[in-house]
Amino acid sequence: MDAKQQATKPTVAEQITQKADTLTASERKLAQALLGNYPMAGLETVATFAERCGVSAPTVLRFASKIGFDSYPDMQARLRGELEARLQSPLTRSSLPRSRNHSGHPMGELLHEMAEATTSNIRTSLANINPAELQSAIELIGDCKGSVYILGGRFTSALAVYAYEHLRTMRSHVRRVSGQSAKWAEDLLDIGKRDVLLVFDVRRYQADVIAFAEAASKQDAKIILFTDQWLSPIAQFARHVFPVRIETGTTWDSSAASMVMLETLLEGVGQHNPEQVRARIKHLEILRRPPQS
Amino acid sequence: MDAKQQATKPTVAEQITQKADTLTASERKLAQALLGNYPMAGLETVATFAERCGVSAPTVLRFASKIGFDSYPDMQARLRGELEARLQSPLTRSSLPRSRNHSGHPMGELLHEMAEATTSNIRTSLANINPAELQSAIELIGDCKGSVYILGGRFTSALAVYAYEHLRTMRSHVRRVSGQSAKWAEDLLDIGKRDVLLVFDVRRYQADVIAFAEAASKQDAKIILFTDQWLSPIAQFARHVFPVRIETGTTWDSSAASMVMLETLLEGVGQHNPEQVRARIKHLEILRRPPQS
DNA sequence: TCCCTTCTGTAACGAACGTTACATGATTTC
DNA sequence: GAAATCATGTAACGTTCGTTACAGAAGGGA
Repeated sequence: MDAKQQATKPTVAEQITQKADTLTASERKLAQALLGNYPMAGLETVATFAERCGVSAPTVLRFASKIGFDSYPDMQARLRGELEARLQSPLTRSSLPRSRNHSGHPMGELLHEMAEATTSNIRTSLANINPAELQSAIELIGDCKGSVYILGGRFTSALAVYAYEHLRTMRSHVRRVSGQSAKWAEDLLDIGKRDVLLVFDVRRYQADVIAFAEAASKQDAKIILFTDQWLSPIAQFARHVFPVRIETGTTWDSSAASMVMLETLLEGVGQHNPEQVRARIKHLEILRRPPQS
Repeated sequence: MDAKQQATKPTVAEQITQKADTLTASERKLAQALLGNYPMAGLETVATFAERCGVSAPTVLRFASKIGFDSYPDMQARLRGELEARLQSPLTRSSLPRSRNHSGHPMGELLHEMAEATTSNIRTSLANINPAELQSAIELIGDCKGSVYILGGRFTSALAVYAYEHLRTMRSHVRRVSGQSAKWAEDLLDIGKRDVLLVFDVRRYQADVIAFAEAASKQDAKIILFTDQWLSPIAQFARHVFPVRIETGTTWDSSAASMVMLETLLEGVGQHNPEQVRARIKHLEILRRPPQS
């Protein structure tokens, strides 16, 4: 899996194995307990872990230190990271009858894996969204008397574009914050407490996007955030947060689940003011009709 | 309501779902974050969890209390227990705290319908893609010595943006045909037989997009088309066609399946020239690093 | 607009934590 | 068998944690 990360950061288990020879009797007890109930045992407190193994707290600390950690919480952080990674991987395990024409061909494998990974992401993500939360966000956008600003990062700008094109058909005063981030300040000028900021930010969270959201928040704009499960820092300022799964086990993250979540929100906004939306679309089609042809 | 003790303890996720209606805005943020990154988010300290969600520590405690725990460590203990149980029996994945009770709430229905409709679209679409066709398209993009032009319609321009941002990290000479369609002619000038046009066009097929594709075809550009199951007219000129399902039974069509198909293609291109892509990304990161920091 | 209710953050408290210095006990070595 | 070395536990320290009381802010209804 993450071969490159393992090269730089060995797992805690590997570090234990590596230093196994230098461990004392008590420390070996700790090592065995941790490896036997890996990694949960290491996530307990020092006192609990010590008592469970029948040693004293300092022995636990010396153990953590000996296998290469600056502190016990340091080791716990690493264990948590490994655990998190491990919890997300099993999505490749789900098995469904494979399409006949896929078997054998390497691209068939890829197609199948992508289909499984993304559908799993979508199911999991949407199942964990609180309907009431969605409802509130829909009302926020649907009833907002001010403007709706839309902003995305490097890869999520596609979602911003998508949201913009759809929302524009449903209501007026929809603006997309685009172009170079240096010019975003101009958009910030007009943002106030009657406005809504719909922002997309997934991992490798972009500093300029975060800064914009923070500034908008300080100007009392209501923020709706689409992010990944690890939450962009924007979550701190956001009124509504929609975390979705983005991992597929491939080189790049997937925006598919985010897009479905977005489409769900958009559909909800449409249903919230059906007659207004219908009238607006009708009007738009008249305008779009060429004057003469 | 909790008069009697249940035989099996409900999971924390279930307890949250149960009390979802009574949660305040801030508490819902916490609930979203916890369910989105379950259960790791709840194993952090109160302060960390609070900060990540942009609320105060007492709010976290009130949340834990409201969903039925005596204390925050009490909730953590339960989360740890669930996690441990899940880790010990990786085969029985039934213990996943998913399957939230969306029924009853109208937005829950919507979430469920969207998840089902889109996942069905994705499965069906990708299962019907010919692996050999995908392989050819990957090689066409990966080995193309000329330029790759990317074009989308009104709603599919988001996919074009997405494809552009990704392809740009993988190879040089990637261009997006954007802006007003009247100005597209300038791009057409340069298109030749060594070039590839990646075009997105779904129903309500756009006349200007079709015209561009046809012109490019006449200039011997190779065309890769992403369209819906009813096929855009561009299919006539296209060398490779990837039809995907877009219907969800709602007001608007979905681009989710198209996006997954696109991501699959992109992943394939990346795997086709792994070392070149890796070198390019590395170079890009060096360039992106600020000159002084 | 005002009032009332509800929600939320600030500040302070005690408890538990990780950590350290030091003493005790065990083991080895001459 | 005594001394030296190593391993381990005890006790105390400062820090951080979870928790609580209270005051201010936000929101809703008349």
